Amino acid sequence: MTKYTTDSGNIIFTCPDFDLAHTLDCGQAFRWEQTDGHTFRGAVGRKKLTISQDGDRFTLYDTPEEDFPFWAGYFDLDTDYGRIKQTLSEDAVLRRACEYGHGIRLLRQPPEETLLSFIISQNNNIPRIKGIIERLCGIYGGFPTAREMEGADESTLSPLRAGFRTRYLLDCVHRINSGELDLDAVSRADLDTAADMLMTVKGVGIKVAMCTLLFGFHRTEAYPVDVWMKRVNARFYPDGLPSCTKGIEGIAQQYLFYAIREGALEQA
DNA sequence: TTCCAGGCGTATC
DNA sequence: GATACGCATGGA
Repeated sequence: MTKYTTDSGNIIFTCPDFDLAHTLDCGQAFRWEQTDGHTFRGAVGRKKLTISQDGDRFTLYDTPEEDFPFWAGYFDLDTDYGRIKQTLSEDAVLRRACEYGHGIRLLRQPPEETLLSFIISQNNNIPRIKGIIERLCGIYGGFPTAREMEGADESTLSPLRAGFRTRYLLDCVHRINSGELDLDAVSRADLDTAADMLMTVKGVGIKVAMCTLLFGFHRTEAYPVDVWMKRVNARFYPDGLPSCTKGIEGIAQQYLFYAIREGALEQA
């Protein structure tokens, strides 16, 4: 477990291969905002956090010590991303992506929050996804569990302005609460079975399922393909991913996704 | 005005 | 099983 010190209510730790801006702004989480050059404010579930970075040194502001394991898990502090990047860098395109997106970590997000968030993400753009999620959290005082959303209907959620996605959210909540979708069973199932379970929800297809498995269940072999990753695959990997991605296709995807969106693979 | 956004459901073949 | 199209909303 990563060591830390405390200083007047703040928690301080060091971590290599961790860049807040890259990690929190690469499309895996939608509840963080940069408040200055090195500080982010955000939330997970009902927990709020302000975190700043100075090189490899990080400060969690006004954070109870007993919450540190939660945040250490969320930011995946005990995984060696230096080694992961070394493995992926056997491939030339991935090496460039890893260099450009250095410090990206795969967040360990809560399954329900991830599933609902990526239902909202479909055929949508990131600023608007963030807005819809912010309004949802505004209604419930934090990101709600399916149980807390029990009884919600179209009118409850109309302030979200989520469009056609509203009925998908309601179907998801209903299936979780009724037990038709068992997220514990999803976490135990093999990848394809887990995806099939998630896809029983209206509005959850293969892309949302894979994002949920990657970001919400830390299934690093899940490989979501959206419009951006279609371009990456067509241009660089028409015959499939290189073997160095075996088992960590999703992490490779995250570096590639960030790099292609930022235009960093143009001359690759 | 038209197109697009971390897609998916449905109809049609 | 493959492909075409509609879908709510809002920014470019």
